[in-house]
Amino acid sequence: MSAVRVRLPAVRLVTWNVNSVRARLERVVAFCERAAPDVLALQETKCTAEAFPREPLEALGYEVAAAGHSQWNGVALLSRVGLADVEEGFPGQPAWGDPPRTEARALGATCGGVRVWSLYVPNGRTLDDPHLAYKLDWLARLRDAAAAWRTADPGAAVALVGDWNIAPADDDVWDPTAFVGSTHVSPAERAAFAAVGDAGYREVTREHLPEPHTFTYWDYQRLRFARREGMRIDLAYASRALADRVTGVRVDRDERKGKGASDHAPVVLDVADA
DNA sequence: ATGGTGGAAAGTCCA
Repeated sequence: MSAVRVRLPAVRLVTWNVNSVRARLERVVAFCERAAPDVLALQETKCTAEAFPREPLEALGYEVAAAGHSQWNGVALLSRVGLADVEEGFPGQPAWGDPPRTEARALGATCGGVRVWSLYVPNGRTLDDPHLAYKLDWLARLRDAAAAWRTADPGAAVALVGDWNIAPADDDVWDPTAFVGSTHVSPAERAAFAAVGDAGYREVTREHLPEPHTFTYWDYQRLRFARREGMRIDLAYASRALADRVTGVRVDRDERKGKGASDHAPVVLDVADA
């Protein structure tokens, strides 16, 4: 007699700021065929849930959950290992705008035993813009929610993936002197990012890709990609139980090449079964 | 050179 034990499947989890899923649909389909993600967390889909192009992705075997507005933001989760308990927004997520509303920047679902959150952290714009205060508050509230998830189930596999709009270290930008006085690198933003880790998560892209100048984003302007002038801002926090199962991470730089690319590359995480 | 590119209620805003 052996005890019944539920095995968790291996999962290939990808996060990608796609910068409009409709403008990029052919690339998304091709990427899914090429990279074979089990779970694909998208950010900046730039469309409503109704306008989200479900059919071509469902035809590839994915279940689809999407949240969005007509024009900006927007997050989605595609999964072929189950998509349960979909949650729009995290508990305590701050609102923005006039009138204030909770933006489509966070979408959670349980996929293959992993609680996955597709996150699009507010940009911040400039250091003196109210949007930066919103960004810091958003991250502080996310930290609180993430801490509560760990407390509720310390052994849970939780992934907080997406576009964090923060370069945590100076080596995460091509030239720190070019960013003096800018957002994405300020001590306040970096502290807010680190605080999420302190709530019980490990940033697994850096664990597996420690090389300086491992970038995930390159501005469209000024030939930034060709000049290899990018930023590492697409990151993945994993709870300990999940982080211990990550066997590899890669940035799909090829996806940034050619006509019609997003300005972000997909980040691919391989998670072993358990 | 205050430029450049790209995507979205179509006129600007956002990144």
